[in-house]
Amino acid sequence: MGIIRKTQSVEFLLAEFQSTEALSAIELIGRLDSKLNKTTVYRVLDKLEDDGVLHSFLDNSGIRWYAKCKSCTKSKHFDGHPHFQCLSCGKVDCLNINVYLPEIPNRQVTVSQILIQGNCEFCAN
Amino acid sequence: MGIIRKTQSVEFLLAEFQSTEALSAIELIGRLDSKLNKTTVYRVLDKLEDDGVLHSFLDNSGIRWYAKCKSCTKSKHFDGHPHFQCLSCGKVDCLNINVYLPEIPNRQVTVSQILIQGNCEFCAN
DNA sequence: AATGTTAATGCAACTTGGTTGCAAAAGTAA
DNA sequence: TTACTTTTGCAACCAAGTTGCATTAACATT
Repeated sequence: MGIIRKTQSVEFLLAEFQSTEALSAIELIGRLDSKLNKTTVYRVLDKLEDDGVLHSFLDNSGIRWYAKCKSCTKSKHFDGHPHFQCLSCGKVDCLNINVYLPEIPNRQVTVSQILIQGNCEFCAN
Repeated sequence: MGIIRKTQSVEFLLAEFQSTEALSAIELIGRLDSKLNKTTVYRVLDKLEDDGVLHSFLDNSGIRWYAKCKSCTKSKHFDGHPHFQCLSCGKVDCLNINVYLPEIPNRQVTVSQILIQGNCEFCAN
């Protein structure tokens, strides 16, 4: 069950996703503190994900990140791309590359989550 | 700072990792409920990870899993292999395969976490 | 524009996985 | 056996996320 009404909350949230950078639920709750309740933030993020507008994933410390989907629809979520997290500045974004997963004997693969961590271009050393 | 004393807690915990199956912290706390306090479980798991005896990773719902390391040492954690979670029965284990990650422009890669989800051999349909 | 319906929201209270501080217990070296 | 230090259990805490419910706001219909 996705979005069915164009509410202010939806607009406030979508406005935060102008760039391709991923944002954590926590970050969004902080940014929108004066405008939206945290429950609403979680609920709207959920619905936007159902609708294929955003996709979400976890980083290595267990917090959830959201990013704009490029080619997802309600029925088919295409979020097989890897995500990159800079261990220095903390920023997370989507990588526009394909990772080839080998066949795995005896198992049917449905989804894969790939999180790559390291230093981003601004934090190289 | 890893294990420096061979305590009962360490032995109880290691006894659970006979197979290569991964176990969640939650599962272990449940299994060892009569023997160990949950704080102790978390602390010993932590230390065993520091020592390169276990490695840990998160599944897609944010809970942490632990599995025995094959070739890790205190100094170098080799846990670059992918993990497989059966979406039907919930079991998680380590995959003994290599995933080739392409070069990513402008970024230094340190670690990668790959979680593959689908159906295991017993839950194929 | 006013109205009725139902989805969306805010709030407070709760759940869950995990952490912390501290006194008591258990390992270990001598 | 003693002395020292790590490890443990307990209770209290923390943070991310969820739930129930009364109120508010979209929006289709009139």
